[in-house]
Amino acid sequence: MAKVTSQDVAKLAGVSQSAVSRVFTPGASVSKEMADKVRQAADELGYRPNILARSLITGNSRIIGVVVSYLNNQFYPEILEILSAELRKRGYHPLMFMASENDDMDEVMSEILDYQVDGVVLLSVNMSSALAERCRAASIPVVLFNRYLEKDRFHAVTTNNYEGGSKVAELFIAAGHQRIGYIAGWEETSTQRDREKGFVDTLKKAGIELFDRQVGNYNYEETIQATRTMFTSQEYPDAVFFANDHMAFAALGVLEKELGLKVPEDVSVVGFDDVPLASWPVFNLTTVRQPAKSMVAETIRLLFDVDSNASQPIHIEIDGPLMIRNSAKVPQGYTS
Amino acid sequence: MAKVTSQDVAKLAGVSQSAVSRVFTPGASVSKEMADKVRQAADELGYRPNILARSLITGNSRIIGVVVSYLNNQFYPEILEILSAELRKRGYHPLMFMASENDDMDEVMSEILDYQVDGVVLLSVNMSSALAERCRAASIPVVLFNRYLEKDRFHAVTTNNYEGGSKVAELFIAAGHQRIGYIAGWEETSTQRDREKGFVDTLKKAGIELFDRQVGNYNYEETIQATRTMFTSQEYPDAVFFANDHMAFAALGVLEKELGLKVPEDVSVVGFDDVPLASWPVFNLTTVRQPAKSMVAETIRLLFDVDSNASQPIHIEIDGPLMIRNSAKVPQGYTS
DNA sequence: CTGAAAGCGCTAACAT
DNA sequence: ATGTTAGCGCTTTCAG
Repeated sequence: MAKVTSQDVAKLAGVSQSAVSRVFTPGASVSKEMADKVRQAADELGYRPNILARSLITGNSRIIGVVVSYLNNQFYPEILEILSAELRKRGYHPLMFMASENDDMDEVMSEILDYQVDGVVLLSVNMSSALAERCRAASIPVVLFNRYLEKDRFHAVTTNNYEGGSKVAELFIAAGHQRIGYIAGWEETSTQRDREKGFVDTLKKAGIELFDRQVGNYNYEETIQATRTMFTSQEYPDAVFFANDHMAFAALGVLEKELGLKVPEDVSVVGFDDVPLASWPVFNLTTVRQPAKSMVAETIRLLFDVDSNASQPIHIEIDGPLMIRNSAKVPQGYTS
Repeated sequence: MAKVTSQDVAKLAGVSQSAVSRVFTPGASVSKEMADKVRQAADELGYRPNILARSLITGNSRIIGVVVSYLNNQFYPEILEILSAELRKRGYHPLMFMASENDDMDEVMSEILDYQVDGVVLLSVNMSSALAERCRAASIPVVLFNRYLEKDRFHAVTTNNYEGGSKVAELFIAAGHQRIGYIAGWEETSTQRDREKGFVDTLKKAGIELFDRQVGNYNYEETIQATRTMFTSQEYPDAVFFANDHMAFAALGVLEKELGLKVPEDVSVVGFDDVPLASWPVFNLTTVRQPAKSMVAETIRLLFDVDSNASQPIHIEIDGPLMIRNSAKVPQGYTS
């Protein structure tokens, strides 16, 4: 009834406790007989090694700290789901830390380190350089997911956001849009900055200036406001790029239900992320896809397959295709 | 640079190692001087107790295993968010286990137990009685969230689903609907069964039989099909209750965009959960609210404040109010 | 290949 | 109130 330890198994199998340990340690040298004997005893008692005790010696907790800010934006649950599954395949599991923006990241990081995690993934969370140091000191690999800090020493995985923004601009240009608006995400984030820059740069090359710009802060309520502001003046845009899908969804409600505009006839709407919702018939949102699976795969690689001490921080940028649906006018014969 | 232990702190502070331990153990007897001296040394070195080592002795890992199946349905991320935050307040953190339906729950549970978790929360996941035993043997509290197993020995927290279904029926009846349909969730779940029973029973009392019933299995694609089937015949319902919001959203796309029906003029649609999406203007879904915060609060209570050995399994049922929006006809002067 | 012994970092009696 | 001591359950030398 109480917890069964390797000691118990050893006794039952009539071997030493260290023999039991070896049987459960991949790559230790044990005879087949021994292995069989021990395994049988273990099964009988329902023995499984205590990961926590093991971690004390090996230094591997098989825990990965995952810091998440919001789960409202469907992109994060999606990533969380893939990440968890992928970690599990490798015998690891994510320990979750919800950290809102006003949370002290220093404190959060301390809590994480208390668990002796083998790695940290920051899902759309920013972090200071001071914290970078602490992690490197503990030689714990850290991967920024969907964020990128210029001067800092973290690995990072992002979509090629600049390129993505650029693709949206090209679509608008090809469709002949003239009054082009942009709804910005949270200004502190690299995703926001890169997407906007790619977008605006490409418009400029075609001689087009942004017609209007508002800030939605990646946030539902603020986006509602921003959209109202943008579409409340006499002349409003005929095409708007939203820095993520979440904001585009919010706006779609305002545009169609509140202001009675037709999408894409009156205004083209494009988002970024391609969360599952985007392909739902109600939205059918044209958007730049963030390739979740590849992004997670790269994250895992940075976590496990890169010697953190030796190498420079690596920034992986993955190309995201434009998913053409029907929230934006499609130019004749347009592809990619 | 290496990990700093209580030993290091002891040396620096010129005290015994156990003194350091006491300072970091709430409720141990230490003089103020001692505490100050140790705290200072600890801060200087950046010392924090190793939770895992501590767990070996105390038997508390401060880890709660959380099993999740899908994160598609927005209800789960929402719960996860609240649960994580609430656990964190108490110094606990959720270790995530994604388990799809075809995953072997036995294996998943083993993995969880390997981490010596202090409790388990099953988010909309079913579990066998055999597993119940293993947990009780290890005296680990288990809480089923949004599920309820008749004969089993788990604590459970649910909304009063029967009552919820009943409220929807009352709304439809009061609105004068005659051809009433139901789209069922996954038949193996208590939520599906209870919601349907409450709904159907109440209709019956008013002398109304279900006009049509299809199965959406709580799943987007199947619901699309189920909805098409239901609305493809000559005569179709003028009101449909979907066993959860997720399915209602899927159907809304089919109804409005594909079949050109007007909601609620042609057909009233009601869901269950009241996920954040439900109140978005695009959906504006009338639905039964699952009071996420109270449900989590009760979960926490069952996890920590109930002596698991002593007591019988407790099933907490929380009332969920009907949120009247405009996807369903509202009878004159209707409230609650 | 196997067993004995040491010890990971910590808490909890047990003395003093 | 503090230090000494004995483990928690495990891995890993080290002998043999």
